[in-house]
Amino acid sequence: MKLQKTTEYSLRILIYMAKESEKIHTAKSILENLNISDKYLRRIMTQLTKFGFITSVQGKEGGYFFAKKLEDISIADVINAFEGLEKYSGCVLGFEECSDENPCAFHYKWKEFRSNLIKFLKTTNLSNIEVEQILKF
Amino acid sequence: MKLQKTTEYSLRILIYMAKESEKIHTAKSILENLNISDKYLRRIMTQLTKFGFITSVQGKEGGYFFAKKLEDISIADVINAFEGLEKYSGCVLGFEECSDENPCAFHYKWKEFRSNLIKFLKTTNLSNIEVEQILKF
DNA sequence: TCTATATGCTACTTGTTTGTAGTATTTAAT
DNA sequence: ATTAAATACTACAAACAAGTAGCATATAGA
Repeated sequence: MKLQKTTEYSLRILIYMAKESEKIHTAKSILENLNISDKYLRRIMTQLTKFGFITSVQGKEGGYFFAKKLEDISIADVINAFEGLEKYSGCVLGFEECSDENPCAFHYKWKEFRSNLIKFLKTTNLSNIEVEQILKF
Repeated sequence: MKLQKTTEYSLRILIYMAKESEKIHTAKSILENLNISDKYLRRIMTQLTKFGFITSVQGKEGGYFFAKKLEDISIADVINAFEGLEKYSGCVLGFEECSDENPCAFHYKWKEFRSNLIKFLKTTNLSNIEVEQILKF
């Protein structure tokens, strides 16, 4: 499992926001806590808005707040929006077409493991993280 | 799980060679079966040689043959040589330091899952693939 | 209406991975 | 020795991800 930096940052941002999920968060307050550069963070925020995870409010007193319930934002949802989940659930050897009918050498072993991976990504969401574990950003 | 193309190709090449593991394989014969360009394939072959998976024989009648027993070449070994296994066994959120003492929000959930991932990668090797499953390259 | 404080958009730069091209080296066989 | 058939090396090009810079837009409040 190795996500793109942008996806990693997106998850960190959402987790940070989830700590005070009712509050409106500004880009400024987020980048002071997470170590992400101003412009890079802003681009990610805009993408998170377009993907429907958060809502943005422009102008003074503006910022971002959740557009969905925390339990409706899983790791899989975020990965899927930024990279596409298929990227991680596809064939280990990278074959376009790899199925029971036309398997690669690792297909059957991987298939079994993969269902656990997908389950992990889909069931781990912003609501079932332990608050006391949210220590670092 | 999403490996780099070079790692995917390396695994495909090794699996292809493992079909006739005693034979000496030329780059030419490999690229005729796998869809990899001549120069790219040759670079990968040289790397596989340097990493000690195969031995190269230069000159006429030359080629490549296994330098190790098939059971001693696991997916994890190949990933580790080309990309470093830590890349995939590290923190999901990409934190440098992430441990029981200093966990990220997903640490405990991921930790449990990760041990299965590592086990899968370490136990799946070139000897325990079913020959009849080697259909595609 | 003006200003301060927010987010949004477009273009550029840098770094890494992927893929290509050309040339050099090695060696069995004649 | 020469040739043919193989691998090795170095440099470059293209594609993509990561990161930066500057200007545009929106809006609450004085």
